[in-house]
Amino acid sequence: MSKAPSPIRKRRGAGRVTLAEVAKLAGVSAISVSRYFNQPEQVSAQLRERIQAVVADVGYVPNMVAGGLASARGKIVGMVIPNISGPIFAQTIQAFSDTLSRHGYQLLLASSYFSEEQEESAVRAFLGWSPAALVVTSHFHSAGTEKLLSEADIPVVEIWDYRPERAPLQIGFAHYQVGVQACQYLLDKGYQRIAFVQNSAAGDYSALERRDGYAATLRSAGREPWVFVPAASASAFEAGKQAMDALTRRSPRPDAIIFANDNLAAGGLLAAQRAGLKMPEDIAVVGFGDYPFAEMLLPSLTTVRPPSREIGELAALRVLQALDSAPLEDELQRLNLLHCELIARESA
Amino acid sequence: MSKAPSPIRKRRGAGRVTLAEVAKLAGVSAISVSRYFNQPEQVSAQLRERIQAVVADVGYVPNMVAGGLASARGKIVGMVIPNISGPIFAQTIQAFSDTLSRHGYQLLLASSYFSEEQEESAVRAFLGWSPAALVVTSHFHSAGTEKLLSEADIPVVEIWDYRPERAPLQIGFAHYQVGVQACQYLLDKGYQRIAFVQNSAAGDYSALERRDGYAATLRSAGREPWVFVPAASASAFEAGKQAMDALTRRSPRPDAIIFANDNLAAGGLLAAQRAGLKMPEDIAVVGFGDYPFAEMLLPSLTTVRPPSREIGELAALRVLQALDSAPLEDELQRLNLLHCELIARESA
DNA sequence: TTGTAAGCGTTATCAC
DNA sequence: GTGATAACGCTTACAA
Repeated sequence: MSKAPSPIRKRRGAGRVTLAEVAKLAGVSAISVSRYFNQPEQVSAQLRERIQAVVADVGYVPNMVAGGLASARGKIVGMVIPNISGPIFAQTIQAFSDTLSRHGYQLLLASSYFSEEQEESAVRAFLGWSPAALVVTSHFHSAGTEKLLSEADIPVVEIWDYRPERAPLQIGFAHYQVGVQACQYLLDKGYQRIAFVQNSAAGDYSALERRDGYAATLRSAGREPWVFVPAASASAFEAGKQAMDALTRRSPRPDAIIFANDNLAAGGLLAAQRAGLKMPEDIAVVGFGDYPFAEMLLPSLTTVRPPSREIGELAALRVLQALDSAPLEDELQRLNLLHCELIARESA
Repeated sequence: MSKAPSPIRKRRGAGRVTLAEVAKLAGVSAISVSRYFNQPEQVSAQLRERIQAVVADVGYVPNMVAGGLASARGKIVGMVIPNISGPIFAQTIQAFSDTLSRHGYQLLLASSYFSEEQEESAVRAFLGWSPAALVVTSHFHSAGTEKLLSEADIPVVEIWDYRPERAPLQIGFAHYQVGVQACQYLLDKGYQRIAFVQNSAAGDYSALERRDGYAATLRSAGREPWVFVPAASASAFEAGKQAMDALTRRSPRPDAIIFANDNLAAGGLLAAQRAGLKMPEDIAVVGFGDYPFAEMLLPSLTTVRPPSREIGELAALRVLQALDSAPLEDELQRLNLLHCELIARESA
C-alpha cells in the first residue's frame, strides 16, 4: 500500500510528504487537509475519512515549522527555569511538559542558573521560534528580559514566586509565608530558641524571603531572630553540617533550626546525629522543599512542601486557556496563589 | 534612537521586525543580513558594522521558524526521556541542554514514562519541527518509532543503554556490567548470600539487564542467584522496605543485598535500621544511581554511579559534530561506551 | 462545506 | 563580496 519513498533527494525541503501531496492523493484541496488537522469539525465526514486514509497510508507528519510561519504562532511553549536537575523544579517541569503535550504543544526548555543574563539569552532564543507562550521563573529579570517579554505580545507566566502586583500571570506561593509557617509551627510546639540557616547558593532571592518571614514571626513573638549564614563555597549538604556544628557549639544553643532547604537540613540532621543529639528532643529540624529523600532520612525530615507539581500543571492549564482565546478578565484566573503544606515528620 | 513600535497590528505576521526591514535600514540586501548571522566571515567588515548597528538599534530577533522552513533544518534538537523529574535523567537533560544552548541550539523535551507509545507520539511531534537531530533513550522502541527515526534522515542518538550492534549513535554504558560490578564487589568483600531486589516499576528493561549481570556473576562463582521481586504497586521506597523485611525473615537470610536502584535501597536501609540490623556487619546494601541523597543516609549508601552528566554532555557534542558535517566514519565517534563508578560508602 | 490565491520571513540558487 | 529571485509548506483572507 505504501508509496515507495523517492530515492531522489530534492535540492530543498526535507523530502517529507507534504500537505499538498496528501491533498492530491485524497482528491481534495490543500486547505481541506489543513482543516482536517486544525478544525476537523469544519470538514465533512466524507472528506475526513478520505483524508484520514491517505494520511495513515503515507505516514504524513504535519510540518509545524511551515504552519508556524504561516500562522505566526507555533504550537510550542518556552520555559526558563533556574535549573532542570534540582529536585524542586524538576516536578514543575515534568507536570508542565506532560500537561502541555497532552494538548498538542511542545516544550522548549532552558535553564538560567539564577543568572539574569542567561535568562535573557534563553528568552531571546525562544522568541525566535514564535512560541505560543512563555514561562519564566520568579520576578527577578533583567531590563532586557522585561522588554522582550512585554513586546512579545504572547501570554507570559511567572511561576514559583507570587507577585500579585505584577502584570504577567502569576502562579506560585508566598515564600514569606513559608517562613512564617515554619516558624509558627515551632513556636506552637513550644520551642524557645529558633535559628534560621540561610541558603549557601547566591541568586536564590526567594530563600531570603522565607528568612524574612521567619524573622518577622519571631519578632512578633518577642524574640530576636538568629540567622546563620554558611560559607558560600560549600555544597548545601556540607553547609548544613557546618551550620549545625557551629550552632550547637553556642551556649545556649538553639533548640530548633529552620534550614532554607532540605539539602541543608539533611546535612544538619547528619551532623546532629553524629554529635549524638536526639531529634527532636535535643534539637528540632525543619527544612523546605520536601525533596524526595525527606522521608528516607533518620529521623525523617519535617519540612514544607511547595506545590511544585501543581505549579507546573496550573501553568500549563492557564497557558492553554489564554491560548484558547478565552480572555483572562478574571483576576481569579490571572492570579493563582497556591498553598504550601507543612509535612510533620520525626525531626520536629 | 529606537523605532517606535507600530500600534497597528498587521493581519498576518507576528508584528516583529523582519530581516527585510533590517536590510532596508542598513541599506543592504536581505541576504547579506542573513549571512551576517549565519556566515559572518562572508560579509565584509564594513557591512557587518552597519548591520550590527541596526540590529542592536531595532532589537531584531531572527525568526527561526522562517529560517527553519527555508533551510529545512531548524536549530533545535528533540530529546525523549523516560522521565524528567527522576534523579537519574535530570542530570543528563541538564548537561545536554546546557551544552546545546551554548552552541545556539534549543532543546525540545518530552517524557515517555517508559511507554513506547508515548515515545512514538513525542518523536512524531518533534519531527514536525524539523529538528536538527533527535535523542532517544535506550533501544526499546515501537516499530513506528524505528520507522520514523530511520526515515528522518537526521542524526539520531540513543543514550543511556549501549548497543554497539545498533545503527544510531550510541552513548551510554553496559547495564549488564553494572550488575557484574556490584556483585563482584560484594563477592570480593567475602559476602556469601547475595540477593538482588528487582525494580518495582514496569518497563524499565535496563534494570533487568543489571539483574542478569548479577545472576551470571553469582553463577560463575558457583552460587545460585536469589532475586526478589517486590509488589509492583508500591512506591520504590516502600518496595525496598518490603523487600528488606521479607528477605531478612528468611533463614538463612542474605548477608548482602543489591537493589535495582537507590530508592529501593533507601527503603531497605531504613527497614534494616528499624529492625535493629547493623550495616554492613549484619547485612550489606548496594544501590544503583548514586542519587543525591545517597551520601545523606545513615549509613551512607554504597552504590554505582552512572555517568548521567557525561552522557548528556557527550550526546550534545556528538550531535553538534554530526551537524557540523564532519561525517562520522569513525567507529570511535559513533560508539561511546562510558564507565560506571562504584562509590564505596558505609553500607557495604 | 469547499476552494483559490496570496503571503508568512527566511535561505538556496544562481548571477554579477 | 553582494544581490535578485524563487522556493520552503503551510494558513489567512476571501470567494463560491
